[in-house]
Amino acid sequence: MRATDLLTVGEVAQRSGFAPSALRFYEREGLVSATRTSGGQRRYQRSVLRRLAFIRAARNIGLSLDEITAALATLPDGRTPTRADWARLSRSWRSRLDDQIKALTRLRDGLESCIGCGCLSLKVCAFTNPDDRAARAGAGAAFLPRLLREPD
Amino acid sequence: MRATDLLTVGEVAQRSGFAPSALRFYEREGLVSATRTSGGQRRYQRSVLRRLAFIRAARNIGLSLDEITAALATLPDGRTPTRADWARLSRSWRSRLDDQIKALTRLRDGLESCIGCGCLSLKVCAFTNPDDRAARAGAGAAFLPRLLREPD
DNA sequence: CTTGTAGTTGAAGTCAACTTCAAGTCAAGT
DNA sequence: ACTTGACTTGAAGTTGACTTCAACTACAAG
Repeated sequence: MRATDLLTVGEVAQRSGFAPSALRFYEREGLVSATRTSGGQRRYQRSVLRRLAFIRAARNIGLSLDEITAALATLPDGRTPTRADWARLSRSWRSRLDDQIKALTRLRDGLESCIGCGCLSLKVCAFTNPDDRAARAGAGAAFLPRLLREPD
Repeated sequence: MRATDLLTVGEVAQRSGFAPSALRFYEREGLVSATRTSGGQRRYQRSVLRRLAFIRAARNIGLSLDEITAALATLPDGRTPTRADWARLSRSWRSRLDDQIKALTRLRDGLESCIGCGCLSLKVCAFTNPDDRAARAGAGAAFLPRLLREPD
């Protein structure tokens, strides 16, 4: 029987999709907070779920925990954040995604014109030239596939 | 004065853009090889530059070193790889990039429709729902920005 | 009150892809 | 021959975001 409307770490884990160990980690890092029972166990407010939803979304977009911490710090101090607050925070993600998509598209289109020649030249090929800004932006693709492959 | 047409690790580093430490690491991992002088210093064939160009390009696309190792293993044993060999290896990258672009586009379009409501619901929002395959594919965006930001 | 599930902690481990370090050796120009 | 810069090694460190571990404690149902 639930004492109040507070949630245990297991319940939050279940409902947020984060492992309990991740929740404890986030608490150490200051991303979420919880009260404690007299015995020292964590009890979460329901609002932590939205906060965790924000964290998950931000991670999906590609923000680091540091960036997420910074974003969360701009939330109003006293009151519970409103939808408008969350919307404001996520608005900047669009251009970020646009940039990522552009970088990948550039990379793909460059690849199209490179495949035929099989050159992979260190001097001219956008895929390999280490001084080429575009190629470096393209390097953003690194690590993406690891996660893309995870679903199976 | 160069003894033969072999390259020192410093020269290869300079011309490939990889740090000497990375070249040593790649050698330990079996991605590249080198002969040695009588004194034990590495001497590289010129062809290693193309191999390294391939490695850089593959990293830019997002392949792990394990995958690159596997790809390189399909190169012909005895002879020096031709352009056609390299082109064959890089051909499969296109669909990989297509998938990445699709995943990010899906994420962005989902974001568009989410921003207005500020919901970030754990139940319905594609950005946060941990059981949503699309959201998980979207998780591929993670780490991308870290690299996108590196150019400066 | 007993039992079993769920929770607690700090420290250490994991992963990938390298980099850094310390202590020493080699190669090449003068 | 000497000097100097480039090279050698294995081991350990780095980064981010967690997970795993061992040993122990709390809570709630019956």
